[in-house]
Amino acid sequence: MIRVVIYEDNPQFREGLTMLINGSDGFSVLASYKNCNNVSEEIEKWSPDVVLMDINMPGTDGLEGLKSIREVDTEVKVLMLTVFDDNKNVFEALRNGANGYLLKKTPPAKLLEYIQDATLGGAPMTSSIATQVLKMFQVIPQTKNQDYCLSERETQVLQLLVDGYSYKMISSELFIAIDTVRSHIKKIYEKLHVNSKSEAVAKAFKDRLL
Amino acid sequence: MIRVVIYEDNPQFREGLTMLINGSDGFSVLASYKNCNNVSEEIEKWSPDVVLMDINMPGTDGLEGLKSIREVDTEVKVLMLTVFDDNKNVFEALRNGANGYLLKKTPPAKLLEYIQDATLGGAPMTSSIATQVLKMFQVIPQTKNQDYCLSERETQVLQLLVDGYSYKMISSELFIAIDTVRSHIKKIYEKLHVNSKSEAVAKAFKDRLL
DNA sequence: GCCAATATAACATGTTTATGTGATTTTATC
DNA sequence: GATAAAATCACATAAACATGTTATATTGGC
Repeated sequence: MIRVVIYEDNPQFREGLTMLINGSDGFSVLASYKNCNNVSEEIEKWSPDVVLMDINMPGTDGLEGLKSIREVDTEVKVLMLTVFDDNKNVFEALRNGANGYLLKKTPPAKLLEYIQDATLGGAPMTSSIATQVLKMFQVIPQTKNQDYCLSERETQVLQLLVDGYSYKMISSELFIAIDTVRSHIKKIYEKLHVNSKSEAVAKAFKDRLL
Repeated sequence: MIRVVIYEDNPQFREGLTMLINGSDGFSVLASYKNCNNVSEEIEKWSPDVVLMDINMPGTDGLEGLKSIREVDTEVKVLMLTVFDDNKNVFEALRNGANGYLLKKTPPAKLLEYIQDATLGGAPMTSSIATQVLKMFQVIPQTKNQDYCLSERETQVLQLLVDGYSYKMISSELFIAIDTVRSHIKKIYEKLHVNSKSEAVAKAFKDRLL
């Protein structure tokens, strides 16, 4: 028996969900609430297998609710429900440990399938959400391996610069003269096309050189 | 009619896929190859709707193949096939514009459904893959909004430091005296607990202050 | 053996930064 | 209307940095 708790402010939709789930073999609704104001206590009280969580609710919204749940229970599967796939919310929800993300227009049969999927360790999401998620990945770090051909020693020195070392500190760290440090750094600047320590540091971060 | 090209080194599996797809209404296999060595030309020749791409292949592997495809065709839907869900490969594939990621053990009926889903703009992935993807999100940037309470002006100055401006350049950029720039920067250092320009820049990147 | 790249080092000079101390004006808050 | 925080500016000094030039030893590749 999969035990479900529902958070949804719209009474019609809440009732509809409850009837659907209670009317299906192997599913049961423990409780349903119209907001997340006391979500922590409620989750601890019921210990459900799955939570259906609407994103847009008055008072404490679904995202806040999710965070509160994760503070008291990292095991319960939380499926976010939303009317449309708002990029920002999707990202925030997934980052905060949502187990799935569904559009409200998901057909009843699919919804039950998704709930079951979640209890089995899956990450159900409607196809439009999955597409969003993929797009986020493509924006992420382009590993632009612009190779500036830094030598091993130069990379080492740059690393120390990034870590906030002064020339003097680098020289004693690497057991070389401070003038040698200068030489290396001059070369590094040439290769990176910069002419100050902080620019080099910035470039190291931007281009993920280390 | 959904037109498919297959890349798969195992002859049995390749034949099996071909027969499955050709034997289904609305699907047809244009060609199948055992490696990605000439993937660019082949994709340009056939212009398929969907590519099924095995990850592990001798010679040019599926990830390289994917990259090559994306250089000549950004529209074709590419579904990656793999025996098991290797975290690193999943990430790399999605980052390089894969449209979905399926385990080879996906049942035939599901596979056809997924192919169709891809052509409709969906991002089909088996549930175990989706779980992986979600886990990646949870590792990502904790938006650790460690608030150092920088004032508006201080943030502005820090931004310019990060952009490689010298004190002199900042003063003329903001129409203030260089001594004022000093004052701001001194305050910034106090708030960030650093005592050099490059440390401030590094911290700005690390803590995503800008 | 020669060449190019790298790692090492010294010396000189001017610029930029870091730090301290102090002061005035504006703005927001109680 | 007192208070606190922020923004502005000045002067001074020492430390750190940027740049140029030059030189030697080592290493790997042709």
